[in-house]
Amino acid sequence: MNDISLLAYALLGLLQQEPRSGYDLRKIFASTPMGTFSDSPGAIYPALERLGKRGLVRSRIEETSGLRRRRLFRPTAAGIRAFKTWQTKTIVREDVIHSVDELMLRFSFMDETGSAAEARRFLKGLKSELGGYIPNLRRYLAKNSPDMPLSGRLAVESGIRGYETLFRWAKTAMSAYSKRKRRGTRR
Amino acid sequence: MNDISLLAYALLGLLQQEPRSGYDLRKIFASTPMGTFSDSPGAIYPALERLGKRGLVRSRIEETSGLRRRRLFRPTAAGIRAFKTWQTKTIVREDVIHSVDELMLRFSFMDETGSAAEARRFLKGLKSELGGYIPNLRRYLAKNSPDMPLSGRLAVESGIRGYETLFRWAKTAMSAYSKRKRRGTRR
DNA sequence: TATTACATGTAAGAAGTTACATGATTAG
DNA sequence: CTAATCATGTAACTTCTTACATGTAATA
Repeated sequence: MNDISLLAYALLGLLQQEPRSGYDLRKIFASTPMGTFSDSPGAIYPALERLGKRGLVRSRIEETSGLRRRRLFRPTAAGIRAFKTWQTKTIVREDVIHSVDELMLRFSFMDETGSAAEARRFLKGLKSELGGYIPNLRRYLAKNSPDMPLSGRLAVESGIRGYETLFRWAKTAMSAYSKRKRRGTRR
Repeated sequence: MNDISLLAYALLGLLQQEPRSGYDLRKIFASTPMGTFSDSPGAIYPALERLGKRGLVRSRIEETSGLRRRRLFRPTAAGIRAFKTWQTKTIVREDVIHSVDELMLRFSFMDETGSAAEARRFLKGLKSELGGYIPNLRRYLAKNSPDMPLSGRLAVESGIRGYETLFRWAKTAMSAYSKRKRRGTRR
């Protein structure tokens, strides 16, 4: 009942940056690294409609333009709350196994909708879960290697290396936040 | 009409290793790194049913067991053909942007259902597409960095590092196949 | 005797895909 | 005049999720 799709959270995050139309959002998905999301109108317009029905966004028709009417969306207070709740959830093992994309989406909006302390808490949690999970994968591979074909072993190795890279990234990200804190700068 | 879901391809690949029941397949998804797929009965049994209707797998009831009856599935000739066609498709830019998981699934069965030459061809294609795409991402980040918040920059950086890791993996995988070729060994 | 593991399935609903439909304005 | 870009939407279909339903055998 109260579950919101990943796409819907992405929309909610982007709308917190500035009010945008469905078309604006489609363009972002079509032309930036956020392009992991679908830019199809059949995904975006119904998703905005649903967010509206749940009271998480509201919209008004922009009238100034000479082109066809644009409908500009912005999050409501409830929408901002829902986003924040999602963004600051505790990271669990399940997240690193099945939802790394979701974790990165949460993090990518951290500066705009959260505090530096929340970013650091997020990175700490991520490091902790990865630190617990990676050895499991290594153990699995060591144990089952003899029975696996080369391609299977390599595929698992690829997954592990991806997690290791993420772990190292979390460390550098953490130190970037520490540096910023010491210098007291923004951006 | 003739599109087959990723889950269905995973099932088809596993059934080529040996005949298995729906429950066997669920256990694999529940307890191995293939666990990125859902182990829910509501996903697997209907998927097997669909594969059956399309003539890609056939099943028979195993009678020897004392437990509740098991239905064992195995791919048909058409199923093996469909899998192979999918597995050896040319890798395009779109694949590295939206379907890295699918690429790894294709590769993971390469030794069992394809030849070493196909594995090498796959890795060559992957390297080539990544080699073309990664600089795009780097350029995007360099250009847009000034306007992005720290968390946004770091999120993009994480994605790039993931692709770079995959690129390095493809090189080591390639050399693993070269080594095996020289030695003439298997496994 | 109660729980766990084995084992297969269905039903309702959510959300995405592809394809289609519509319409205005500007650039060539 | 034609194509491209801006802009919003709908409909049919597919597939997955969650939850329920059923039943057997072994184990604690």
